[in-house]
Amino acid sequence: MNDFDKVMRCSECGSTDLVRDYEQGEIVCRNCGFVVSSIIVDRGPEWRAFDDEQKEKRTRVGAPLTWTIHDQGLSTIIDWHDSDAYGRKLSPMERARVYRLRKWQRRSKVSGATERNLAYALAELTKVAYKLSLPTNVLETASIMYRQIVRQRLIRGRSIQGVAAASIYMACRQCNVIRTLEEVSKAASISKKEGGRNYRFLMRGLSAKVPPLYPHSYVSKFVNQLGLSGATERIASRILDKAIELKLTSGRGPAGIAAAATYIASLLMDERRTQGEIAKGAKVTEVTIRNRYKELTQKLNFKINL
DNA sequence: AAGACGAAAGTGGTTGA
DNA sequence: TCAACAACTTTCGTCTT
Repeated sequence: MNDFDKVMRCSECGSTDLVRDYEQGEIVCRNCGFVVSSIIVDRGPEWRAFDDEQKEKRTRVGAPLTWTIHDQGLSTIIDWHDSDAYGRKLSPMERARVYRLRKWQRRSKVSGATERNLAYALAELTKVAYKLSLPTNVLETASIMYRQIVRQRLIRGRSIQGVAAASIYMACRQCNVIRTLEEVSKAASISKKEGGRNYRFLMRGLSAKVPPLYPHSYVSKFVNQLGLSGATERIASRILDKAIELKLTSGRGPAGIAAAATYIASLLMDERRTQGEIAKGAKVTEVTIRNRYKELTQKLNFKINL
């Protein structure tokens, strides 16, 4: 427990019983299911201390290290005020000196095409991640990937936006955060087609192993979107387990199956949502949900008593 | 009147020759 | 490179609540 946890309160019901859903990057009220905040900021240090001695050693001044800034956030920035730390005006000689320092800082920080490119690209990544309300671990992953891509000279000719979008999408999949290629592409203001092209290219180039998406992550996303209870989520998850067991998932879009499982769970738990509502959030059509729903109820011989 | 259901035709992406 | 193919969408009419 740190200060951050203590201060947070559900803006809907006032409860302090909040739970962090790191996977979706949201803070959710356990009492009423309201999504209090969709962006989790980790204010803690990146290290852990197990006793006082270690703490003494590891404590230092400065922000935690991050891969999302081109020099990993290590730099001290000389600001543009011509005054000292007490707000006093600088003498002309000092001003000239500070001016020179600033100039050299600018030059040393972002020097050369690759560095400048990297700085720009990482800013782009941050922007896209922010638009999609992604948790920081995804952004970090994407940043590391982007560095790899640069190192292996895979960008040549490709737009920064395109590569940035592809990195974000790959990072999402590795961290099991559900964002469609379309969503990511839109946030990076490129077409879905270009996003896909870049993604496929980078997959080959990095020979990256991206695990197939498990439908379970979709379920938690839908449950949050629709304000369903945790019990419903568990039921939907169980349905999915069965479906996977019976090989009903192969070849089908995971979103459709997850949506159908969510739909069934909502019926079973008396938290009925219309097919349309779920379809909208899942970005599939009602027809697809109906087809999956039919398969699932048949093969699992569910008895839905209403 | 809204939601659920299903048939039929159309679309974009993958696969295999 | 092209055609076949499965999954999914769109559209629309009908049934149910």
